[in-house]
Amino acid sequence: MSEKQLNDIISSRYEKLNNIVKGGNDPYPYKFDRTGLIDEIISLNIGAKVSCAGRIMSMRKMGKAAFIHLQDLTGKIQVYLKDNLLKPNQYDSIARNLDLGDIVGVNGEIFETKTKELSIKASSLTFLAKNIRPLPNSKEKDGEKFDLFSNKELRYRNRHLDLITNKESMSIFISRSKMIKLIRNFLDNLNYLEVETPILQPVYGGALARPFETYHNTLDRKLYLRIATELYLKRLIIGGMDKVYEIGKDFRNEGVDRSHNPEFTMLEFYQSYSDVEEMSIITENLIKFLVEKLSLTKCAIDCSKPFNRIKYIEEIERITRIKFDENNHDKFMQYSKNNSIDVDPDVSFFKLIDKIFSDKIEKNLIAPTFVFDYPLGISPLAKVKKNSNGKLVERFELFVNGYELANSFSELNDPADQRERFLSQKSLDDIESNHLKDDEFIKCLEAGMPPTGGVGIGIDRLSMLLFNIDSIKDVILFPILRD
RNA sequence: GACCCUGUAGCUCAGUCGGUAGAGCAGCACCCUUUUAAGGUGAUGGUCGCAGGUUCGAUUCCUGCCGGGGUCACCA
Repeated sequence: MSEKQLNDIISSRYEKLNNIVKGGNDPYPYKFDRTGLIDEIISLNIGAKVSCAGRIMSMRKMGKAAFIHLQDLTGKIQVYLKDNLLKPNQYDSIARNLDLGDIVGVNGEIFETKTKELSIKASSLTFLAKNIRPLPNSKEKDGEKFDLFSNKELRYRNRHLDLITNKESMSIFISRSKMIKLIRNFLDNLNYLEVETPILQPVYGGALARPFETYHNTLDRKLYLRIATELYLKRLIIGGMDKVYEIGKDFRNEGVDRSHNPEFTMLEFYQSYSDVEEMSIITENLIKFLVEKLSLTKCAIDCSKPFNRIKYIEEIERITRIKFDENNHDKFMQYSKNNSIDVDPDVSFFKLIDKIFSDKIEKNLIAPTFVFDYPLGISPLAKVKKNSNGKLVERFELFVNGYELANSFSELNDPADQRERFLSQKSLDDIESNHLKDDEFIKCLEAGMPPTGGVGIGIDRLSMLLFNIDSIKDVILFPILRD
């Protein structure tokens, strides 16, 4: 295999490392003082004394001189290494033994080359770390890239290499980090308290999904990885925390595709004495705040107008021209057939409606749109809407580009009602339902929960929309892959 | 879970209508004190994802498996 050749490269690089040591240099020094990051250094005037460090991304050796480009998080800068300008022996012992991918520090002075490229004329070169295993090629000229490291599998499996070579990839994750900071800013300014609730849970709940199971040896007990933070956050509302949020991982033991990773990041926030209407305003403000502050180039969320607001049942009736009534199950079935919507023949009424909704309506919600007033049957944690004969709940989902981005309720706080909903939900469908008998949560509700509005936003989906990325794997640093 | 596409050098790719493979870059040796996809000279580098089958002969055709991408299903 190629291993032989790769091994040749590796051993040759160990040899160079050895040469560097023989020249009296520490192969892995402990510290290097920089005067700034590269973008700061580039903004300085010619003649300024600087020191900077980074990874060697290109190198042109010419006997007793060499040009290299150093890269750090903020950019690239060219460095001119010349034998008689460096400290004695640095050129022969270090520069001659450098490879692409090595990490070095330089001290020197800002100058301009013949071709007017701002560069550092190095007066000292410090070796900092060896690239033993070669990096993918990355050459560019005038912004055009050659030999891109573009193999998705290799990029996901070697994210460090992806980040080094693909600037776009790095910038997505920088933006994601900024986005999460901004979310915290936004909620903190509204006096929200950030909290952490258990990931290992004896009973899972707050969503309908298959969980991951695990086991605690000492407690001799089965535990589940949470599928949502919802129920614990509500306990904190009951406890008087007033406004709480959590940003953290949820885990769902389901399929993997372009928009699903088994572990994903959720934001949930809950506000006492509030309801779904107010939460929709906060949500809209949050999204607009993020879009404004992130100065995005490719954002897929159109924030130029107020978000649309429509009603679930009205849309279903408008599209199908069938009255929303369980007695019309057959008519809706017929509608599905006529519109080649693929459903199980013995599907439940609510699943059928939801399928129609998702196929005929959701997919066309491109501009940000709040959908309000969901049927009770698919919303076991939401409060019943007044004057709806107990058929609707106070809930919205926010759709953008056909994606569900947020989900929100006026939280059900009547423990007796909640108990009944859990029980009827259980019989509604075949899903393993042991998680639904969350008696502890009911007991908590019995302590009294104020009226409360809650919202959940998938952080990965939000990233995809904000940065206009079409695969969840490109917004998660280490997405799940097979062995 | 189903279907479609895909897997050739470290990276990006070509190619063989079945006769064990090529390029650029990277790497190696030498030359080169302002280069920038640096340049020059020379020598390298591959069990063509894995396992079977058909065949005189397979990287190429067939089957299965594994990895990746995509469509769908699943997913409140």
